[in-house]
Amino acid sequence: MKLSTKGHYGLKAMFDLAQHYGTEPIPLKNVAERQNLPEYYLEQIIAVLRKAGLVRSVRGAQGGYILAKTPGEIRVGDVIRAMEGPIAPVECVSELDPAECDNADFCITRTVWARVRDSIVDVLDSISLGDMCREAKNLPPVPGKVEK
Amino acid sequence: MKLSTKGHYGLKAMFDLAQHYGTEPIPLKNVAERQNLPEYYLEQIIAVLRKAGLVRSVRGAQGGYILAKTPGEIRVGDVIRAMEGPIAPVECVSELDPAECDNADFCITRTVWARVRDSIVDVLDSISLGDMCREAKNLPPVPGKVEK
DNA sequence: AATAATCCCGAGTGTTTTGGTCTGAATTAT
DNA sequence: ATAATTCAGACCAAAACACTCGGGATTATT
Repeated sequence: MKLSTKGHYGLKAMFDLAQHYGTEPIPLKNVAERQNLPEYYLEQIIAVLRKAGLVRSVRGAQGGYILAKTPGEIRVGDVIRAMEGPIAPVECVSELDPAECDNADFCITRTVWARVRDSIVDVLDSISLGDMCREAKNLPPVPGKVEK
Repeated sequence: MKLSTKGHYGLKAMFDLAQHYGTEPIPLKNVAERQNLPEYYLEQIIAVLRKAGLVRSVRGAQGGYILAKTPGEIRVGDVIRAMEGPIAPVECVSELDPAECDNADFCITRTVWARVRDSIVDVLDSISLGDMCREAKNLPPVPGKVEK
């Protein structure tokens, strides 16, 4: 039941972009530093996000990435689906192409997984990047880390 | 966000045993046939379940496996935890040993994953094998394939 | 025009996980 | 004794994972 780093890092990156939404394009290097992600790897990840239409890129010096929509319009689920494909704990209850269960038990197990899938989807689609930014502001000033 | 076949098959096997609870020990071969699972592989899987104390084995001819508790006392979550380890979409929100997030953002992303984890746990722990058996009985006798 | 900062694309790579198979031994009902 | 089982473990191929890297294209700045 693990997410791959793609989804994990992808969300971190999107969150970072959301926190800087409305300013200039953010170079990937900055995102990588702030979020503590391997830069070269992040390049691959952002490419997927771009192809999914979630971010726009600006090439050349002073270039970088910006969200393609407002933070409020991008749901966590959108990011995860882009990075990991349709949400599905098991193939046979995939959001899109539910691979057919071969004969056998008429899959009571399947209904279990469908419920799990739905509960995941509910959470992921109920949270936007905007929500995350808002929550970030309400966070108490973390100990061991001085603000400037 | 995928379950491995271990969890998937493991639950199918446990469900099969639940449906035969209260009779003689069920040989693995039967389970494999009914649930359409690779027999040798299933051997590995059931070994994990046994070590987790979820099934008991009876060796020798006419041997097999039986649930270690009543179907009503075994939750789906117990099976999945046995097969897949602590439930956690990402390490840093693992049910047991939450690996520490390295510095950086004070992980708003993390709170997202915690919510996902909780919603998964809620579902998995709210369903017992007994529930599944009950549901199985209410199911129409299923013809070849209907739907849509 | 030159430079430097960026994005872009795709190939390459070592490690781990997955999803099994198989052999052979131990146990036990018949 | 035989056959049906569980049990332990070795073995394996293929895929996925998590990167790394090289080289090109684009563009702001000087």
